[in-house]
Amino acid sequence: MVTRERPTLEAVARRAGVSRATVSRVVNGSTTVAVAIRDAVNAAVEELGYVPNQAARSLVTQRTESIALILPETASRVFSDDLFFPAVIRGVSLELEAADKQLVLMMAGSVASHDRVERYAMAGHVDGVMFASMHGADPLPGSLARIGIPVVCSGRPMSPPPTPIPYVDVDHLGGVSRAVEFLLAKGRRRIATIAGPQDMVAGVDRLKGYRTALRDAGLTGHEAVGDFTRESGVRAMHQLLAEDPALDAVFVASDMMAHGALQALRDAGRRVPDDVSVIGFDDFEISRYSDPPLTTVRQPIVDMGRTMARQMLGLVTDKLDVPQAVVLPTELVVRESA
Amino acid sequence: MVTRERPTLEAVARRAGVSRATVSRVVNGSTTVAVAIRDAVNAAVEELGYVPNQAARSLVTQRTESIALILPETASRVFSDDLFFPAVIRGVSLELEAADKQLVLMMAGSVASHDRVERYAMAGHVDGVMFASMHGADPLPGSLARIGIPVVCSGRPMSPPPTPIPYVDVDHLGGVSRAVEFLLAKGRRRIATIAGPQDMVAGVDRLKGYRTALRDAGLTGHEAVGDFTRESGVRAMHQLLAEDPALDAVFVASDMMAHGALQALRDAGRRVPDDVSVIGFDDFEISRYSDPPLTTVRQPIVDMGRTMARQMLGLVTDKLDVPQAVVLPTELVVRESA
DNA sequence: ATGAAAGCGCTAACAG
DNA sequence: CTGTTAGCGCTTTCAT
Repeated sequence: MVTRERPTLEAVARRAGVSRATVSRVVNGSTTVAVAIRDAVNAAVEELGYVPNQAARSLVTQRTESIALILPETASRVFSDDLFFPAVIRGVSLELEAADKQLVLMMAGSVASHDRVERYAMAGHVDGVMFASMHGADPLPGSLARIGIPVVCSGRPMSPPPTPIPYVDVDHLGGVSRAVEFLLAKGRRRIATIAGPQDMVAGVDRLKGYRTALRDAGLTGHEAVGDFTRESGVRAMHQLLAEDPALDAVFVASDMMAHGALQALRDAGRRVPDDVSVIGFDDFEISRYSDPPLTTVRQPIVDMGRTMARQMLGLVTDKLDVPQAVVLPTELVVRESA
Repeated sequence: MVTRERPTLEAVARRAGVSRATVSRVVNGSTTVAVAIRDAVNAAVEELGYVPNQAARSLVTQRTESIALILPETASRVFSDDLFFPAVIRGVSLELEAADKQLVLMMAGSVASHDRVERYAMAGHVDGVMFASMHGADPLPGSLARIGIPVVCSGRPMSPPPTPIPYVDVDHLGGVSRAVEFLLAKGRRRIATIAGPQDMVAGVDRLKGYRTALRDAGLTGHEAVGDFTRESGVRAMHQLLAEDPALDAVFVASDMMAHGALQALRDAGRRVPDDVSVIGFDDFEISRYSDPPLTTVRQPIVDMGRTMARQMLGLVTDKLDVPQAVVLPTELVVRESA
């Protein structure tokens, strides 16, 4: 590795015949520098190909201009065919890009990587940390917040940490109840559900919404639990069909699981929506192309990412008006599957 | 932002009643420290919750323990329904995780972000830089390599930079020729192609392979160019149908475009594969579930990521046996669409 | 085996 | 408006 000597501030200063401080001012865009000197410095910077050393700068400014997004999932999961993560990342990315902050994406699906990520954040590698797809009562957001690192979450934390953390979430309950009501209006009465993982707020809330809606209608239904993946949707659907072969509708807590359910129903010889109505939750692009196209509850995932990033930018710039909780609306999108 | 005082090496040293140097040795796992002292230091570290300041450490070691993956694409593109990027990232991630290096993912789809990424790398924020999905003759890999930053590319650089850069690629030509030969063996004679973007090696090589295979068979065919997206596949297929309504096969340079082509053929009332055979390139998971399931050339994208990461790890650890060029095999996967 | 001391490259008072 | 001067927190010779 031939790490050629990179020019320092000192070198530029000598070349331009000024002090280091002056070069620093020019490089950082101070306006209180004489034009002639500024031009001379810029020329020297150009000639030497000078780029400030970030470590040295961070050491004194205590800032890195970069922000981490931590996903407590394996890379295989984050970068699978599940379109939830890409959407969050896209939203975050859009805002951070606009603010000229560097996004540092970190997967923390294993205990080892979880630790590594913790050390990374604690070491001051980033100015703030955003979390998405949190499981259970992860102590990390709380501990980072406690030691003074700005933290924001996408998805309401399951157990509110002692240090309150700003978050953004969507209206799970409203979306689910609209979905179930739609099924009821269609005359469906044997409505089952495939719930999401019960260590995640999105899984818990959507199941709660389903139960409430059914109870309000004086009905009960069968429940199966998945983990938001397509495969778990297949399994859960088979289970539900075994428990109640006469079911006529199923509310599925994610589009990926719903696609699995469609496949399982097809395998079982059921027609959708003639025999069984299916409603998902997400509204991914591909849900328009499934067979049949999926009726689903749309949640604004990209907006969640954007909102979370905006909250973070507010925190790191000491804005005082950072909303502690933002809840975005959901909406039923009707297609052929229900 | 309540940045609570983080303990420094100094604080730990005082607490343990030793010098900073000794604490540094313990923290960095030096073996030449008396057991009693080591335990005392570790206790102090624990009590104070000490975590080394990365900026200070990097300033002296000149290393950051993190590696960048630069994708010269917009975040919207990287995190869309295209499964190429996730697969590369997954591969890279697996290797870096094992080596306990931090992955820094950077999108550089705009001129502004391209500049930002360049400054970021030059500022010594990372120990090395990996590129994937390169367009045209991007000067960035070359300039980074020239100033001594380890660089590796996924996909052979279009114009070999003066500083040779290790890369990994797949056998585009072999894959394409097998695809075309398969179509010929099926009796297809009016074989068109939807090529990839001609500013990318993957686009150019696959088109070249198609032309060669057709010429060898004494045939000619219609060509349309897309940009690897589904939408461009739809458009290109419509164009090809207009140019040659009697075409009986189409080799498509990516699975996403092939899915678009399937859709366009369906819209045009053509049956696949009865009227028109379709072959894609990638072999994404979803291609097994398309209608009909897609015959395609499988390329080992995850392996490309892994290989590239291994090359990088070799470079940053000064291994001398880093292969300059690795070419991975491709394979025809036959399903119902051809 | 441990400590003292010298920076790594930069920014930010503070003078002038 | 510009230069001088102190460090930021850490690693690493060099002595001891």
